[in-house]
Amino acid sequence: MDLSDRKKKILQAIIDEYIGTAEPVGSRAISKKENLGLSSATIRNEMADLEEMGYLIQPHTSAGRIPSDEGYRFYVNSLMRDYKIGIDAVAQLQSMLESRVSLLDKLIRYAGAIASNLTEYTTVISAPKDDDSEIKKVDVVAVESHTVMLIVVTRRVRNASVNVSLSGEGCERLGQLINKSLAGMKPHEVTRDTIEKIKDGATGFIKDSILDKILDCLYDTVTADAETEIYVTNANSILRYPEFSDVDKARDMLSFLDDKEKLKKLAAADTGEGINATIGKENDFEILQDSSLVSMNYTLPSGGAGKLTVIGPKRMNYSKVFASLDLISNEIEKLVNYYMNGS
Amino acid sequence: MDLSDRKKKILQAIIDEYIGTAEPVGSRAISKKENLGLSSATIRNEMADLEEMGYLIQPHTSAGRIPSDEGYRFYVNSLMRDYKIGIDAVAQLQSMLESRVSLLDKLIRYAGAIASNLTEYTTVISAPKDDDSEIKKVDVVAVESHTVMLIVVTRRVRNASVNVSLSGEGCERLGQLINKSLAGMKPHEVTRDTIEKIKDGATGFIKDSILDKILDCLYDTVTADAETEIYVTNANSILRYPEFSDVDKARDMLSFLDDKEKLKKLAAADTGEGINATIGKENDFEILQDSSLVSMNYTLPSGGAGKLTVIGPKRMNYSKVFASLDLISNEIEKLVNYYMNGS
DNA sequence: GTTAGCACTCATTCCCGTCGAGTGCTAACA
DNA sequence: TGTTAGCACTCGACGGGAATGAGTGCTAAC
Repeated sequence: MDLSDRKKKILQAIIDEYIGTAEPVGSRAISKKENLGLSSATIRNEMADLEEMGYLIQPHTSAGRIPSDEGYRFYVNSLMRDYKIGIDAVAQLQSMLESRVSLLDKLIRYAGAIASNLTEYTTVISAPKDDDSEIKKVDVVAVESHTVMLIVVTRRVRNASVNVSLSGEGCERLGQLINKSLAGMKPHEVTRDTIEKIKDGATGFIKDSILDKILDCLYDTVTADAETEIYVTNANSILRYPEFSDVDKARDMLSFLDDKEKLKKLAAADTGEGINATIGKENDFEILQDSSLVSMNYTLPSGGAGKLTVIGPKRMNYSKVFASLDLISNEIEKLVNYYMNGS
Repeated sequence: MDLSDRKKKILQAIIDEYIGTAEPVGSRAISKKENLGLSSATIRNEMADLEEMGYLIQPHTSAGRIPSDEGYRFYVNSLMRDYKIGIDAVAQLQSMLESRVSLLDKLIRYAGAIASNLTEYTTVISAPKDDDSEIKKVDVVAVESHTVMLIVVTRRVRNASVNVSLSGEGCERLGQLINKSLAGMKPHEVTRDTIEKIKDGATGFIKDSILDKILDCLYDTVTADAETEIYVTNANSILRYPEFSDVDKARDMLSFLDDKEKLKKLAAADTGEGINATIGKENDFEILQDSSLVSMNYTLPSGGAGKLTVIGPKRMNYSKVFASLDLISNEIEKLVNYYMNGS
């Protein structure tokens, strides 16, 4: 890392330029940016050095230079300028957040949309599992004739339905029984035994066959591994970048962004504290080798944890993305504290 | 419509061929399909006639012909062969449906996915509004400290949350009051007055400011115009077709498929009874001028209505799509009847 | 250490000839 | 009268240079 100040400035200028244009950057272009009063020949020498050191790549002999993964890495670590988010955007963000007096779960989903709005890149956000939040209530409601709906309230609301007939009164009584057993438990603590006990209590006033169906469904609903939810916003934005002007590449990426399983793995990856970038080959997924991610882990006061990830081309506007995530995390933290503590 | 049998056969052969290849079809290709023992010269004469009549288009002098919108229309109305859906696909569909013992609402969403699976095109399905289904139950549950969740059960489950503190007991009592007033009403019948009456009953045991917040939220949730839900499946499939090898076109189409407002208009358009195609310029939306839709309206026994639409290139496999929708509609009708009547 | 100058490289663009698929027309045939 | 063989013609696709120009590396002079 023994880069002279001049080399740093040149590298920075090259990457800044390349982020804007996606075209290889030539020595003349840099020399004309004048702030450093050097001729193109001098810049060329420095560029040759930077290439030798691994920070730049020359696509072919007579082309300019583009940053290597290492170049971007150095840029993100040491060179990136501070990005000032417009006061308008901040105000907009705040008003968006205020208008959404809502459940944490919805807030999270919304945060992904906001991040995408601010950065103009695709975002992926994972909502925490909720098997750590206790069961507040279970409802049994007869809806259409022949259908009974089960509603399990934890931090979220899950619902399922069973196709049996049960009177309103039957629902009521069964609901009370279920609540007596389950309320206060955490979903993963519920076992077959717990359910069996409910059955014992209910046998008598509900036909066994019906009871079985309902309780089976209840068990499934409660224990269905409270999946990490994944929300993707603005996936189509990738089509704006020349990196994806090839339809096949675009399709591959969009398929990836549709694949919840892969995205869960992505969200589960360790990206350390705070806001961090993973650049090109640093990514585990083959398909992300030419892209970069900027990820931010978050934890809710209630204990859940998740991750917000911005996905873009390697030449993404890192400083803007970092600043945006920082802003969002601050604003939301304020909001969450306000809701939790009332101040 | 005074097309000779021979012209019909030729037109049919051309469209069948073009649907498979997306390349202009030449006279020789058709003549070699031998079933009609004609030379390419004769075919050429017929093709020239068909072009003059408006059923075919010649992209340029020395190219073959492609079908015009009118050509497709004639094909769909009179020429299309019956498509036999593989027995495997039928079995698969049935097992998929069986394994999803579930709420109608989910079933609808699922139907869209199945249609997309069978046809390999993008599908858009609209779920009926539910403001015609009565309120079965309203729940008031304290979840996190400082958050009260409202759950309104109609045919669907809607939920919202308010950031106030209310004891479990308070929730319970308020819930009972609300249910006494709202249960059995239809969402659109609920007025400010209805809510005011609840308030009168509850004043006393809940602080006014808290009560106001909760009831405001309740009113919003109940009357929020029970939106027509729209589900899009397999939007990325368009990227498979040469019609969308241009990234800009693909992006425009994907944006369209992301735009719920436009899709609602699409779902609201009148497409008549049963299964119908709208081809190219027959579509109202600019962006669909080079695509075709096949739409099927459905009504639920409970009264709600919606539409399942398959979107693909104009040269889509109409017969397969028609057959698929027909199959789905039959299977689901069976299923719905079974659930409603128990047989 | 910096820079001007110059030869060199190589992707891009454009031109142009060739190829071939496919047509329309005409004349001959059944 | 309908069908077909034959032929000239059209025009997009493909491929090989030539010209262009952006950008480089190297050298020599400052």
